[in-house]
Amino acid sequence: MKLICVTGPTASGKTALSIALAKRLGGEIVSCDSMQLYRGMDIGTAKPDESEREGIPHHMLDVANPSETYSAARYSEEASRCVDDIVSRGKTTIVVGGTGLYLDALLGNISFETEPTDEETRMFYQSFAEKYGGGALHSLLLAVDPESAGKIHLNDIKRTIRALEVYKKTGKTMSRYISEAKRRPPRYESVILALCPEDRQALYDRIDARVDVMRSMGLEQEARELYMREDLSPTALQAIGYKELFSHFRGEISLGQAFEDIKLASRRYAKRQLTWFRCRENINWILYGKDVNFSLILEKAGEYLASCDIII
RNA sequence: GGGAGAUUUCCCGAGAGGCCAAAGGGGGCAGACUGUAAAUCUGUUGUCACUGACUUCGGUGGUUCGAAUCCACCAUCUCCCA
Repeated sequence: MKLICVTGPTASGKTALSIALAKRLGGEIVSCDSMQLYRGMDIGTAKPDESEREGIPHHMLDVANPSETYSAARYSEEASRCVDDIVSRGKTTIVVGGTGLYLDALLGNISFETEPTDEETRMFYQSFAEKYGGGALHSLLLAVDPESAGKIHLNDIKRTIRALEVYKKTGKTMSRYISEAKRRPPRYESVILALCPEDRQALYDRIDARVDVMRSMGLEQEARELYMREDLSPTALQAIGYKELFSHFRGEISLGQAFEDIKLASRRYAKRQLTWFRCRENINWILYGKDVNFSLILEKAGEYLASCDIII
């Protein structure tokens, strides 16, 4: 049974479509969202609440405390366990979310056999970069893994460090891990549906409107509760909708400015998501105009699925 | 009514006679992405017949071989004394 994946930029309507599909297919949903998996981060991540879920079982939501660092590798492991469980029960799996890397990780296009991160090694290279510059760090990589070095920009210190770290810990180059992973077949067969308004401005308008809704739903209060904890992991701390409000709580910007920043960050995020998904060839795009109704989207989704022998 | 200052490319903002299509930042657009990915990084951003040409720096006119930069007047805005 193929996995049905529903993706697309933020605020494009993934949740609604996924639930409609799940209802029709008697399926279960596996979230593929790097922030919705945190407990206590509900409004700002647009996590569907109980009534929105309409009784459909959802997995990979609320699986980590905001104090925990999360990663694509961990997601790959935990989410695949959910999928296997659903499959073993003979149900259809619908993967929903906009975190492209996590989706690749789940579908098996990426290998995480590489060593986990090692803080000590990272600190070493980080301070090396600070002392001698990103260029010097990069040439370190060039010496051991020229292929990766060729693909990683000199200023991209994070990626340079990771590539160096992998080599130092395993003796094997990052580029070799990648090419090996590419040779393997994907872990799951899948059909990928991507939603997006065909007009960019319409997408941005949707995002702005949704942020306004989040505000009226009490995002500020939710963010304040997280702010009080003071133990947020670096991953949770990155979440759009929270970090801007934290900045306001610290007295750096006004409340109004914080919400403007949230809108802007969300729009920029949506654009990056589009860049990630646009170059993929196995994605079925469901583009819709400003006047769409949901049944039209559902109908289009049904057509794509039917071409893969999935009848909704 | 009198005095001081401002007006720059989508926005903020540098510029102070040629090296200015004009620094820098923001935003936009595009791209990359293998253990922080809602993160991180990169390119591009006046027009065109694009290694060159053309039109820009509130408006008009002037000085000069040459002006975003100097002068005059006009317009708008800010501030100060009334």
